[in-house]
Amino acid sequence: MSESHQLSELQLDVMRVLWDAGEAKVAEVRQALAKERGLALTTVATLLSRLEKRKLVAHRLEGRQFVYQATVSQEDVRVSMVSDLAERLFQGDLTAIVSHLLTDKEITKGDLSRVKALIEAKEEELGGTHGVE
Amino acid sequence: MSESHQLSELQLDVMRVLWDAGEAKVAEVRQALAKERGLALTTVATLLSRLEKRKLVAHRLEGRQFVYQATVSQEDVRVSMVSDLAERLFQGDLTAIVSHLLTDKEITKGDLSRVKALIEAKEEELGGTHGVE
DNA sequence: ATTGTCGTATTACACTTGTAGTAGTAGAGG
DNA sequence: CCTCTACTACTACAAGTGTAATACGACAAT
Repeated sequence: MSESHQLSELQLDVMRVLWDAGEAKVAEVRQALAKERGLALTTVATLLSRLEKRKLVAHRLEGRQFVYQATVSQEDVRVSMVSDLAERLFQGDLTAIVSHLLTDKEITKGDLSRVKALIEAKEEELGGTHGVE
Repeated sequence: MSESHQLSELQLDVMRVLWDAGEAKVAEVRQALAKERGLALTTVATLLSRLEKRKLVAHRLEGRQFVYQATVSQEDVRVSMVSDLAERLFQGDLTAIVSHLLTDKEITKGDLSRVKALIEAKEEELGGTHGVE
């Protein structure tokens, strides 16, 4: 499965382009990042090949251009990184994390009720059957 | 206040020793990490001085030994790192994160109710009144 | 005073990341 | 065929990190 994917900000930005677009040529990735980062084409190419070395993306040939595609889902990466941070920072104590998220950012009541809904859903999911912990 | 402290696993381990102990000599830090990591004393010293260069710890002299102490709280670092990750990975969408935390790890009902309590507290803190909207 | 010993300071080295220049090569145009 | 052009491949380099050896200085013991 998803081992432990730790990606840097920049790497995530690149991945996000691929996740959003499905696939993209080097120039397209660069284009997509252009708003936030003015990177040279070769830089983007380097980034992509490094990601490829890590098996996070793959490419196929189209003419002489590489068309890249993510080989891990955003989900996988999120799960990896969140649980990794949780472990690192809170030794897995999820209430601590949530508590942080709640105190830290400016949250709307809407957010809160949505989160609460999530929790209640989960509670039911857990509560119904017992025996399996 | 807390700018943006991004610490690696190892760095966090070191910091944690200081947070837990209040302060500690190099050898003590090493000792504390010994269970998980067999690091050379000089390695630990290097780590600490690097952290000091980043202003995350400071030391005073006791005899000829350095007694280190964290200069940032665990709180600060947690807030920094959590919100940083939230931004990086979810563009700040906190419900997405919580949803992840909930689906990802094995959670007990106890956890859930604790989290729910947190949320309710926060709701009250925000709304004052309830409001079914 | 001389010498170990203990502890810090300095130096080192491999790897990863951010960033990009230059070299090489295959197809387009003439 | 020969030359641009458009790409990719290779090389580069500074920071930061993980890890540690070695050098150097102060103090205890003789």
